[in-house]
Amino acid sequence: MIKNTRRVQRGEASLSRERIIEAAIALLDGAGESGLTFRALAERLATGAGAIYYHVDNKTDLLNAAADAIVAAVLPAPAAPATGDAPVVTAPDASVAAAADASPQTAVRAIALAVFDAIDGHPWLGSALMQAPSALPMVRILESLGQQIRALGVAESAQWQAVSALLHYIIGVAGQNAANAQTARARNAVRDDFLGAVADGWAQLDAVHFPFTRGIAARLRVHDDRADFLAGVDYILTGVSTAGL
Amino acid sequence: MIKNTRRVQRGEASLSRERIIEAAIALLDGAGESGLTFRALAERLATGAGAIYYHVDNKTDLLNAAADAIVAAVLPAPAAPATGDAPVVTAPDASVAAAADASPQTAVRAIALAVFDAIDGHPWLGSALMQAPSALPMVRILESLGQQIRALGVAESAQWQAVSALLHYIIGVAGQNAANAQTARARNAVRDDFLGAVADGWAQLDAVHFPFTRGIAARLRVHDDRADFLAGVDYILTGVSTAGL
DNA sequence: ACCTGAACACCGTTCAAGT
DNA sequence: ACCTGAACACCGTTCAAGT
Repeated sequence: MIKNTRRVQRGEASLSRERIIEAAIALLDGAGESGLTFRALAERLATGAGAIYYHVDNKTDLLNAAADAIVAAVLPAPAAPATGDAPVVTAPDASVAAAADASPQTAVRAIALAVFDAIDGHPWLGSALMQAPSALPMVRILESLGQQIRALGVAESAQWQAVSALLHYIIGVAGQNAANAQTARARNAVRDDFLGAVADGWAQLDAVHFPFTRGIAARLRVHDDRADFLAGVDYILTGVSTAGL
Repeated sequence: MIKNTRRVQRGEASLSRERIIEAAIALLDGAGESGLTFRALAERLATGAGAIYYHVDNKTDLLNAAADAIVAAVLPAPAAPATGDAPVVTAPDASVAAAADASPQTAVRAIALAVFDAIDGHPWLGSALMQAPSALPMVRILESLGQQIRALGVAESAQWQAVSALLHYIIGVAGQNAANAQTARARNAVRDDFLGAVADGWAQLDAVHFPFTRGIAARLRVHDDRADFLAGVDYILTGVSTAGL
């Protein structure tokens, strides 16, 4: 009687950090932030919960690794992969890399949009980046932006503030869009319907205390997240150029 | 034999939404985001966990109410308190209200700093605002900023994008500083020591792939969060003025 | 109407025991 | 070296039962 040891089967590799990260991303994409559980992960990987800890420090480590896999795939690698567990996800398209010979402003916009779109596709990434402002994925974005800010000719003494403002803005928008997506998901609503409901709430606010919010409610209903996001990037780029060169 | 019913004692009012929010803030300030627990809350209020649910929908509701109490106290009320549960916290100082007769730019900076300082004092507020981008506390900030953007003379068609960029930036920085504070707390380190460790890590990065980040590490060690934050606000204000008037 | 507190259905993490 | 899976110490939330 032939007994297959479970671990070595056709194609299915044994448990590894890489396979765990892959499964974590699948869980996060499929069921949102709350879908990532060591028990769900163990079931999907056909192993015990404890085994995962042999390859991963803890949940924070796992979430950071998942985030880094996405960010590394989406940003132009500075030259070559910097860490061992980078290419779990295949790069969707090389649009950012293609912008290498464009103006620094164009390149900054491309980086910003790459991050924005990545989070649009993986809302959990927004909270992950927000929670770990110093981890490797953030450093990747910082580095990409920084190289362009240098190319822009910003004085060295102003580079930190310029990059810092861009980075905080990009991650800030990302985090809030992620939160919106998460809230919409929790209510089993589509994002647009959810924002429509928010707009309804704003329109009904007290006219004496909230005149501006009431007036702007209609715009919330028809706004374009991506365009608004880019407008903010351009505000900052304009401000940086005016102040810093 | 005299038996005191526990509920009505000298000064100690019976359980109410207001007392619950007050206790929640104390817990959050004292022990961070993870310190807010229905069991800890019940103990502090000398009641059962279930009783709290009689006055509060769930944990999200409670967190939003706590956040709103702080934000409402810190921002200039548009005219008069808009909700019932506003003044749980007494306003620390009326610096923002005093800026009413200054220029719109100055007023925007004052609002931004008020939010920044509130989150500096209550790091959990950053994540709370980030998690609930449509709740009342955010609307308060939106309204305050919006009124100043109007006063600035921004064309109506551009007002949404201008306010949206400012709001996202302010809350984004807030959220990330909150995350830094939380991480530092989790490691039992002071914020500055934590950032110092991050800077050390940056300085040791691979020079080929991370030239910018390596170069900027020294600045991270000596930077001033508040000044950097304000620089970002000014970038956006400059951009808005250049593009929108 | 308001409160009690046990119970339910989960978590992340650890660890003795196996192979 | 790597994996198992029960156990531990928690969570938020519910709900029958009390006053």
